[in-house]
Parts: sequence; C-alpha cells; structure tokens
Amino acid sequence: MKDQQLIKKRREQMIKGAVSLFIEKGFHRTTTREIAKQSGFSIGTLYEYIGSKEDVLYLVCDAIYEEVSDRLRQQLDTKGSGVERLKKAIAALFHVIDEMQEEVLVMYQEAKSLPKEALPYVLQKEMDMTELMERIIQECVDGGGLELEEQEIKLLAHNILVSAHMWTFRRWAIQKLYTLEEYTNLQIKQLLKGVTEPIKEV
Amino acid sequence: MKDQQLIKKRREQMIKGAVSLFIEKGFHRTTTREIAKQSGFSIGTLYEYIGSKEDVLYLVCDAIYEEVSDRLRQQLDTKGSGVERLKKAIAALFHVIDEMQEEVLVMYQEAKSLPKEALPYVLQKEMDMTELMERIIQECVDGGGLELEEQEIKLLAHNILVSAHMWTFRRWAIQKLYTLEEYTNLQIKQLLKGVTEPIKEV
Amino acid sequence: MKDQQLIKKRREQMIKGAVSLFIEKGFHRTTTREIAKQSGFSIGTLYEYIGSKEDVLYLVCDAIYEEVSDRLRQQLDTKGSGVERLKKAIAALFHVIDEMQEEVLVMYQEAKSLPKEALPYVLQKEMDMTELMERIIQECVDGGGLELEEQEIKLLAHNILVSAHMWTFRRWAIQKLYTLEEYTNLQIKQLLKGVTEPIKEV
Amino acid sequence: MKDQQLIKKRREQMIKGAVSLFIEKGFHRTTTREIAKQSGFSIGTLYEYIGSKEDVLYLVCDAIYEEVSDRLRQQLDTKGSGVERLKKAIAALFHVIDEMQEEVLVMYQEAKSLPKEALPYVLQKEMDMTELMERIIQECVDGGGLELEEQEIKLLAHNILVSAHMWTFRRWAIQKLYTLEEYTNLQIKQLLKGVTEPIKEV
DNA sequence: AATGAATGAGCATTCATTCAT
DNA sequence: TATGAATGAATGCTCATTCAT
Repeated sequence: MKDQQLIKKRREQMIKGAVSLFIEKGFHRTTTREIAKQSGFSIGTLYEYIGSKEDVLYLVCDAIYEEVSDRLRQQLDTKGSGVERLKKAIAALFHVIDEMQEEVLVMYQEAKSLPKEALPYVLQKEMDMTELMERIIQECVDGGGLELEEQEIKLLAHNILVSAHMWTFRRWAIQKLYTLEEYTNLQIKQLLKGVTEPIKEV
Repeated sequence: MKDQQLIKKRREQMIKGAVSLFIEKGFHRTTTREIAKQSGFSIGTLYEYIGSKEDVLYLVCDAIYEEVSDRLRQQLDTKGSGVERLKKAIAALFHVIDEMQEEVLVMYQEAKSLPKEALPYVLQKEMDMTELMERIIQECVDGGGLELEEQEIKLLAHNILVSAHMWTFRRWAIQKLYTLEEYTNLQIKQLLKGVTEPIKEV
Repeated sequence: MKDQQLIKKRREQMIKGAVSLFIEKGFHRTTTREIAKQSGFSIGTLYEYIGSKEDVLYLVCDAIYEEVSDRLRQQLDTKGSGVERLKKAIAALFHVIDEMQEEVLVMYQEAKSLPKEALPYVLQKEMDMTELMERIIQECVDGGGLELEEQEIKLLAHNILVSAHMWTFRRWAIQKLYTLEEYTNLQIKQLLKGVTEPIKEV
Repeated sequence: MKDQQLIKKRREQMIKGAVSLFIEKGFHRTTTREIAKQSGFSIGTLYEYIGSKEDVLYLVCDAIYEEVSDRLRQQLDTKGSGVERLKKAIAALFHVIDEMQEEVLVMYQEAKSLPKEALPYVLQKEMDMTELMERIIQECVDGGGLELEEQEIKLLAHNILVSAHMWTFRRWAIQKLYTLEEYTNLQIKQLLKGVTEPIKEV
C-alpha cells in the first residue's frame, strides 16, 4: 500500500503534535484541526493516516507506553540481582515516570475515551509492565531475599506501579512534600519494609 | 428559606441525575439536555441553578466527596485506639470506596474538566481525607504502636488513600485477583508490615 | 411533546423552502444550511424538526404526493360516469401534473435518495393513485363502455399515470410539439383508441 | 494513433468501472477514488482522461446510449415491413431495455447531474432513438398499415420509448404483474390498437 | 504517462446557552 | 419560577482536485 516509511513518519509527527495538545488541554478540548496544524499538515492529510479522532488517542497511548517501556528497559540493571536489583528497578521506574509525568497523566485521564476495541490493548501494556516487575520480585523470592506468597507478589507489583503513577497524579500534594529522591527512598522503604535500607544512588 | 430549600432540592435532583449519566457515559459525552431530563426538569430550569455545564461537574464531585466522607465517618470506630483503630479505619475506607466505586471513578476521570477555580476546592477535600487518615496514624505513633517519622506518616496516609482508590481504577486487574476482604487484608499487611496480623472482621 | 401546531407550521415552512431549492439545484446540491435559511430559521432549528437531511426529502416527497392527490380529487368529476368520466379523470390528472411539473420532476429524480425505509411509503402513494385510476377504468368496463381484461385494466392505469408524468420528464421534446390541450386529446385518443372522440373542454 | 488507442482503452475501463458503481450507489454517492480503483488505475490517471467527475457521468450516459442503439440496430429486422416490422421493432426495443435495465435506470436518475453543456447531447441521443422509431411508424403509415396524422406519429414514437423505459422505472410494480413477454404483447396491443393481433415470437 | 500524497473548502450535525412567554 | 423553542459557533469528517515526482 502506502509507503510504510512515510506512514511511520506522519504518525510520529501526529503523535508528537497530539501529545503536546492533549497535555495542554485534554483530548476532548483538542480539535482535529489543531492536531493537524500542530503536526505540520492539513486536516485532509491527518485523515489519510487515521480513521477517526479516537484513533489519535490510541496512537498516543500506545506511543507513550512504548516509550515508558523502552526507557525503563534501558535503565534496568540486568546485572544486579536479588533485592538490590528490585530496588534499582523501582527507582528506575520512578525515574522514568518522573521524566514522562505529563504523558503518563494524559493516559490516566483520557484512556477512558479510547475506542472500545482499543482499551484492552492498552490495559495489556499496563499488565505487561506489571508482570515485568512481578518477575523481578519473583526472582527475589526465589533467591530468598523476600518472603512473599503468590498473592502478595502480584499485589506488590501493582503497588509498585501505582506508587510510581501516584507521583504524577497526586503531584499537587506529593511533589510539594518530597523530592523524587526522597520519595523514591521512602516508598522503597515502605514497600520492602523490614528487608533493607534505602539505596543511596538513584 | 423557601428559596434555599428549593435550590437544595433542585441541586440534589440534578446531582443524582448527573452522577448516573456521568457514570454511564462520562462528562463530555453527557449533554445538558440529558442532565435536565434525568433530573426531572427542563433545560431552562437547569440553567436557573447553574451557570455552566462545568458547574454540574463541580456539584457532582463535591457531593461524591461529601458522601464518601459521611459514610467513612459513620463507619469510623471512634472507640478503638492504636494500630487496631488504624486497621479498622483502613478497612472502613476500602469498604466505602468499594461501595462507591463508580462515583469514585467518575471523579478520578473527570476532575481534570473541573472549572479552574473549582479544582483546588476538590483537591482540598482529598487533602482533608488524607489528613483524617494522617491523624489516626499520628495517634498510633504517639501511642507507640508505630514507629514512623513525620515524612513517613504523611506518605503512609497518601498510600492508604491511593490503595483504596486503586481498588477502583485498577479493578480490571485487581478485582479479578482478590475479593475485597482479601485485598483489604493483604494491603493492610503490606502497609503496616511487621506490625500486625490480618484483621478478621471487615 | 412539542406543540403539534408549531411542528406542523415549521414543517410546512421547511417543505416550502426545500421544494424550491430542490427544484433549482437538486437534493444533493442543496445544503442543510440553505434549507434552513430558505425556511426562515436557523440550522439549529431545522434539526429540531428533522433527524437528518434525508428526512427533508421524505417530507417533501410526501407533501408533493399529498398535494397532487388533493388537487386531483378536487377536480375529479364524481357526477359523470362511464368513459366520459374516465376521460375527464385523465384530463384532470394531466392538468394537475402540468400545474405541478417542477415538483413532480423533483420526485422522479430524487426519490432514489430517499432513506431506505421511506421509499416503500412513497411508492405506495404512487400505487394509490394508480389504483384510483384503475377503479375508474373498472367502472367503465363494468358499465360496458370499455372492453378490457383484468391485466389490461392494470396496464392502462399505469399507462395513464406514465403519460401524465412524461409530460414533465420529456418536456424538452413533448412540450415543444404540443400544447397541454393537444397532448391531452392525443393521449386520450391513443389510450382509449376505438372507443370515443376527443373531448372538447379541458 | 497509439495515444488515441490508449485514451479509448482507458475510457472503456473507466466507463465499465463507473457504470457498475453508479448502478450500485448512484452518481453522488460514488467517489472519484472509487471510480479510479474500480477502473484499475490511480486517481491521478483518472484525471488525465477527464476534467471533472461530471465528465465520467457524460461518458457513461453516452456509452449506455451507444450500447442500447447498437443492440437495437442489431436486433432490428430490416427485411420485414409494415406493421409487422413495427411490432418487431417494439419488441426488440423492450428486449434491449430489459437487458440493460440497470444502466437505463442510472441514466434516468442521474442525467440531471450532467454538466450543463452535455445534457443536450444526451437528449439528442434520446431524440435519435425516438426518430428511429418514428421512421418505422412513418413507413407503416406510408404503406397504409397505419392511419395516423403527423402529430400522432410523433406521439406514438414517444409513447413507445416511454413504454420501454417504464418497464424499468416502474418495475417495482410492473415486473410483479407481467413477464416481459406478457408486457410486450399487452403494450403492443394497446399502442397499435385496432390494427393487429399480438405477435407470437419475441 | 502514471502515481498517490497533499490540500482545504465544504458539509451534516451537535449542543451549550439564551430569553420570550 | 419554569419552560422549551431558537440560536449559531464549533466540530469531525469527506472528497474533488492538484501537482511534484
């Protein structure tokens, strides 16, 4: 069909333009015309690459997840092991989410407007990240560094993810109380209570 | 007097109608006509009691907070004390949030559309609830049941609130893994690690 | 619901405005804004009284049929009888169609754009008129004025209707050849061949 | 030469593609993109061979007339003579129109959308066919097989054409009542009343 | 000669808000 | 106080047409 390279390029332009607008004014208050303009092409061209406005939201959510995942994987210390590795993973996650605060917020607030068929895909990405964390926890348990039951492992994974997200969606309160480093140390302490001391380097 | 009562009555009708619609289709996809109809009066009358559609959202958010607070206070065991009281408070909070899942979700998802001036009011309500929890924790600390620094107390309060909310906004994953009772026990164990055993009665 | 009187009035305005536009430029080239303007109200008001642009077409077709029927019935000589009555009916039909040329043309050309569900209704109106003519023919046959089989009666009715319509849809040729009176006499002679002489008064 | 052949080939592709689409969804609801695709080339190429979408309609109408004419001429028995020949001509016309029902309908319904300059050309084709029939009638009159005045000859020609067309545009009623053969015999009887008996072979 | 990406005017439809009754 | 008809700006989306390659 169409030149795959061009499609990719246009979608990247579109996502970039749309993210900035969604951050600024939300999905519903952003018009397709604005998205087109911000992306650097006409409304007609926009619709050559999407079927409906909601598709833009899906592309945006997908791209944000992809970037969070990429950055996280990049930071993930594969060499470390045990609880120390888990702590570093948590810190890395917090770090990435901090860097992408605005984008993460957009997803939290607009995911509900996703086309019905698209929501499961996006939730699956969230599950993937949760499971990534779960595996790291599992290794700690297997290695004897943590003592947790199956149920508790899953919950801990969810709690870690949510701890990261709340740094953004409760930032009106939390970011006034702590620096990211303080927050990271405190949450690690709380999450892994009784297991270790705060890590120094983040 | 008469007027004030009428205003109150109309607003109650409006909130009741709007909540059900917002739960069903979200704020943006609900029209003022629908709100009026669901409330049992005309669009003209609706605008006698609000200035703009966003005002309805504010009234709704406010009402939801009020109800969560009321129900929570009702359940809060004022007689208990120490860590046991804290656990009961957490369980009560989880219970109330569970009962009002849909409403809490609406707030999470639509608060961003609140009129600029109204957001601080709503955030203040959230702070009030967090501080309510904070005070209970503080009492535990004062009573020696918990050993936490100032910073940690505040964070724990936030974590408790978020743990309650995530029961709704991550329900697509969490409610498949646990019953409310299991979830409550596991979270209490996690939040108050090293301090206590699971409570029996929820 | 809404004031029935007002609905009727608005629809009449709308039909009047739309007919003139459809005659001038056809259904597809007429915009809803133009219809609203020509009707004397705003686009918003237009949509208070219809669900979609196609609904206007249905209302228009329905109204045209109604007027053709009304006028025809008015002219139909109920006193006459036999073949003489049939001739007068044909002449009356031709007369009415001549008066409403433009409207009839609109229907011929735009009926295909009717909403799927509406077409049968409109076709039924055409059948009603055909059957009206059929009954008059049947009376001639019953009275011995005409000798036709069942099959031929129905066909004659259709032929009469089509002869009337072709005065409009072939007017580029036919109205250059004949006056309406000439055309009427010739067609009556052709349709009822071997039965009678041309009528004088039309 | 080469060019002319290519142009011809492309136009044939285009007409073939467009006719099928116009039959399916009408002129206005068919897009130029669809025409290009169905024709087997790109939208850019389409516009190498036409100046506007309306031109496609003209080419289509022209081609349909050409085919109807061709087929009719092919079937026209040049050997016969007098009224018998006329009857065969009518039957042949009905037969051809029956074979090309969909195409004829397209012309009836879309001719009004023809570019202003093109309409006379198409109407001339219709006149040509009418005159073809007129000449055959004239021969009958000259040969003494029919007794008609000048005015009546022309009208009969028009009536014959319209009788053929109504087989398509009133098919929702007529094709439920008669087979093509029945219809042909009945119409011939009606059109040439008092002159002959129904023909046997169609 | 062929392509198809780009364009943007144009369209049907919606909906928050007003105001005469 | 209550009503609901009227408004029109705004929006998502389409599609005939162009033109650089």
